[in-house]
This record gives sequence, C-alpha cells and structure tokens, in this order.
Amino acid sequence: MNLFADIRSLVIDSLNAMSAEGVLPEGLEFSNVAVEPPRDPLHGDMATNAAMVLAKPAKMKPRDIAEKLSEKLAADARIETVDVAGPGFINLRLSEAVWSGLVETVLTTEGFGRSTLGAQKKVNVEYVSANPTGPMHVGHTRGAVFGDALASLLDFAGYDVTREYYINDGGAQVDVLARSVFERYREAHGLSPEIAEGLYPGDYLVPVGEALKEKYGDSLLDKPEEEWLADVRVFATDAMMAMIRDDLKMLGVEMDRFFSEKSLYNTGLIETAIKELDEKGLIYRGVLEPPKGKMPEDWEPREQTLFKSTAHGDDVDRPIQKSDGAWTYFAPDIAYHYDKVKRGYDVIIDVFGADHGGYVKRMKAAVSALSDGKVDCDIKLIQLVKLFKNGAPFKMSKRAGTFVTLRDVVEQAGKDVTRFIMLTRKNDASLDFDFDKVLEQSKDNPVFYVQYAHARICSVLRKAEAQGITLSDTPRFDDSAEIAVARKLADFPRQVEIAAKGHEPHRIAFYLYDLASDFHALWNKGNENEALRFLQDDAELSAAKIALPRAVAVVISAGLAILGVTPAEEMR
RNA sequence: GCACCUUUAGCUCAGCUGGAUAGAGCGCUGCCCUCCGAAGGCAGAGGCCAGAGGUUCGAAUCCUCUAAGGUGCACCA
Repeated sequence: MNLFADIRSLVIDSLNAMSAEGVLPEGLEFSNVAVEPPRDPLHGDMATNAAMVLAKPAKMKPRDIAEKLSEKLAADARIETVDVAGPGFINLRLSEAVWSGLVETVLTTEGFGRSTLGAQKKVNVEYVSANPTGPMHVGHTRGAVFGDALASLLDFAGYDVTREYYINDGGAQVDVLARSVFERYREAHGLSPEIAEGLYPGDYLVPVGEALKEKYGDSLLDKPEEEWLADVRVFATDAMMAMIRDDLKMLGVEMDRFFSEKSLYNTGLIETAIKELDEKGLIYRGVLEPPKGKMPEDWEPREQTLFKSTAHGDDVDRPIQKSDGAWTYFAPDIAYHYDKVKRGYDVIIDVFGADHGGYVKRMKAAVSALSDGKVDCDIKLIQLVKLFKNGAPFKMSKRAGTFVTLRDVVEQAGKDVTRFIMLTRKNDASLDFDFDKVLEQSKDNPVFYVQYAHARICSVLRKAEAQGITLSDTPRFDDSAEIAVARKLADFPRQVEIAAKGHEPHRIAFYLYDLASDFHALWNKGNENEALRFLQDDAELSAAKIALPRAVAVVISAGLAILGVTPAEEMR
C-alpha cells in the first residue's frame, strides 16, 4: 500500500475524466504529474503539481485546470479539503478515516512498505571484493555495509537480488601472499622469517604459517619455490577468505555467491568474452596516444590489443593485452561482467572504493558493449571513512601498528551502530566516524535517537501488557501531532521507492530519523496533555491510542531491517 | 593537461531527480518533568545554496564557464 500512489491514481483518473468531458485536450502526457508531501504541513497532507505541469501542453491557465481538477478531487471520500495555492498547486487534506485506515494497514498486513517497483527483475550487487591478502579494514567496512543495505533495499522494493563478492585471486598479489605465508611457515619451524620488502608483514599470517605446518609438516622447507608456490597460494587464499567471511559475518553480511577471478582463467571465458567484443568490431590492434600534459617517464609507443570502449562512452580505448600477450587485469573484469550478463541480470551494480573512480567508464562501456546496451550498469563509489576519537583525527597506519580493521570497529562500536552510522552519509560524501560519539546516548547520535524511539514504544507495550490491555488495530486521533506521525508512516513506501530507484540506502536512515523525531515530539506532547498519552485509565481507549505507536514500531523495525540493524527493545 | 566527485547556517550534513517562505543535529539564547523513559520536547537567532551566465511560468536541483578541495589518468592487480 502506498498512499501517495493511491492519490496519484485518483488525480490521473480525474484528469482522464476531464479529457473525456472535453475540459482538457485528449492525449496529454501525465508522467510528470506528481503527488508529494508539501514542504509545509500547513498546506495540507499532499500536494500535486498537475495543473502547472499540464498548463503548457493543454494551452490553459494553471489556475483554470486547478479549479476544475479540484472539483473532481473533492468528490472523493478520501479527500477532506482541496484548495488551490500559489502558482497552481493543489493542496489536499485527507480525511481522518484515511489515516486510521493507514495505521490499520500497517498493523494488519505483512510487509508494509514493500514495493513491486522492481517487478522481480534480476539485480546483481557486487560489493566488498577486498583482495584476499589480509583482514578487512574500515574502508572495506563502509562498502560492505552500503552494498548489503542496497541489496536489502532492492529486495524490499521487489527486485530479485544476488549479493556477490569477486575474489581477486588471479593476480600477482596472491603470489606475494603465498611467499609471505611461506616465511611464517618457516617461522613455525623455528627458523627466522625473512619478511622482505614488498611482502605482507602483518602477524595475522602467523597462524596461517602454523596451519600450513600442521598440514605439510616440514615437507616444503627445502623445496624450491616453484614446487610449493601453487599449493601455498591456494592454502593461503582459502585461509584469507575464511577470515574475511568471519569478518563479514560480524558485520551481518552474508553473500549469495563468491566469484573467483582465478576461475576465469583456463576455462576460456576470457577468450569467449573478448571474442564476443571482437565480433561486434570493438577489438583492434593499435597504439595509444600518451596522456596529454603529463608524459610518463618510461612512456614508449606500444602496439597492443585494445577494446574500443570509446564507442560506449569511455574517454580512451583500453588495453586488454600486454605487449607480451598476457591479459591485463581489465580482461578478466570484462569476462566477469560478461558472465554476469550471461547469467541474465537486468541490472548490474558494482560497489567500488572512490579510488577506483577511473574504472567506472570502462566498466560501463564493457557492460554496454556486451549486452548491446540492454543491461543497466550502475557503479557506486564509496568515499573515505575518517576515523576520530574524542573529536580528534585518529591516524591509521599499517607501519605504526594502528591499522584499524573491520573487526576493531565492530568490536568497539557494535554491529548495529557501525552499520547505521555508515549509512548516514551519501555514498559519494566522505564520512566521519567518531568512536566516542557513535556510542553516545543523545540525539546527536542518530542510531541512538531511532533506537530510543523504538525502545520507548516497547516500554509502553510492556506496561500495556502488564495492565492486561487487549490491543486494537483501530487508532484514535485527538491531535495534529498524531496525524503528523501517521503522515510520516505513509511516506515510508514512497521513500523506499525513491531510495531504490536512486540506489541510495542512506535515505532510509534519514527517513527513520525523521519518523523518530515526529514520534518523540508526540511523546512529549503527552507530558503536557494527558489526553495524548498512550496509556489511559480506560483500557479500551488505551488500546486505541497504542495502535499508532505500534505502527511506528513496525515501520522502524522494517526500516532498520533494510539497513541490517536490530531494533532495540530497551536502552541501557 | 584530461576525466570523475565535492562545495548548502559558525561546525557536521539532508534536500523527495525542476516546485511554494531552503531543512536537521551540534553550538548559542529562552522555556517545558506532582512526567507512558527529560537519554526527550518547544521556541528564537543564524543563508547571496562557492561565483558568473543560460534554459522557463519556476533552479540549491538541468546546461556552460570560473574558483577551491579530493580521486584517478598507458603492459601494476
């Protein structure tokens, strides 16, 4: 149920009727007609721009259209009052029955806010995709939370969602990992490890070395690298992925699928993907121009195999093979996205760190080329997280040992707080994360503020139960503050759709804050006016008054579920 | 030199894809508990939406240019 959509349908029906009656010309385009909450609630519950949007195509004055439309709308039982304001806005005030019906719907139907917007189209959300060479750090954390919440949001909005992780296990960095682990393996045998420059020094590899000893004993010690490298590589990446999965689990992130880059090699998938592009005339041998303005020192003209990505919106064509004939890293990426296209996704979303901004155009070009423009590819870039402690910047440095991992953050702040805070900024704006502030119990902390609203409601329900009150799904309104809360509830399905369309889960977090705010305001009004308290002397009246906060709790829970946050029943 | 992102109240940020008098938190000023949780609420002050043009009934939002900051710019993954 989406009240805004319902009223919009009413507006559209009325407009069609006007066309049929000859008041409006036939064949007008109504897609721009919107029904939205007015900026100022004094104007009413909803407003439509219909008259202004149609003035030009209908060759009529906005006010004239508005007057006629108003008459039609006023005839509907749901509409209490209609008035025309400003340049031609039509403000609607809905009858109280609509609001009580809404609350009843929230309480009695499963999944209020769910949408059919996605029409079960298949969406692939790829996120995290951290290299399997170490633990996840804070930067990964934000991408993980964002991707996960986006996936949940799209699911809620009616898409068929797959959560996917791309394991970069095909490149040289996993050789480095294997060598690093081998040194820890030697260490496990009492030999002093030689952590050469360029190897991974982190002591998280110590237990991996020990585990390697468990499995192989001393049998690898005297062998040359080429004999152990492949085995150790597999062993080490498996160990790293196990660690990463544990980290993700702490955050409440569970993937549907892990896709290994390595699996692309030796299966012919890269060749097939490139061949596909070749058949579209998008592969050629050529020499790239050097970048203008800045000449790399070692630049020399080289003939390479290139992907004509400029045909699909990129700035320059991109090499897919090195001069020695080996694939560039871009080639498996193409193959991977080719695989996604072949798996039949309608929408492909990649969540990258902002430092990968340079790859956006080429990836979109690849998907566009591989799917003949049929698959929608969106790439979300996640900006940095800046850590603070007590308001002071908290420097992160691998070398100094103050390397803050996902695990550190979750252990200190908790899963729910971490997730919520990570979603209180747009993905393309950087985010300040203050270890002290996020645990603070004040309205300055949005997580607390929302949880507090939910906890207050739970408190009321506990008391109601203790009093033996039989709950009712039919609310009773005595004040505009209650209507304000109901109005905000009606906005939930709409916000879900807006957020889903824009791939912007942060909107849900902001919505919940607003809802909590309206609820707290109502609560406090009860301090001055006893008639507005939820618990009354009369049990039947209490039951009716409690319906609204119950509905708020339902929506808060649903919204938090999208964000992957567990609602709090009480604060402590 | 070229791409992409950012610029909104003193500070940190929203702003429903072009709508009415641009919003919230912090900070500042003044109020509200014989109270269902004041861990809250109400009210006030605070703005040339970085700047300049343009598009139209209407622009923080779309286009162009400029300025400041960030990220990335051939075989590295």
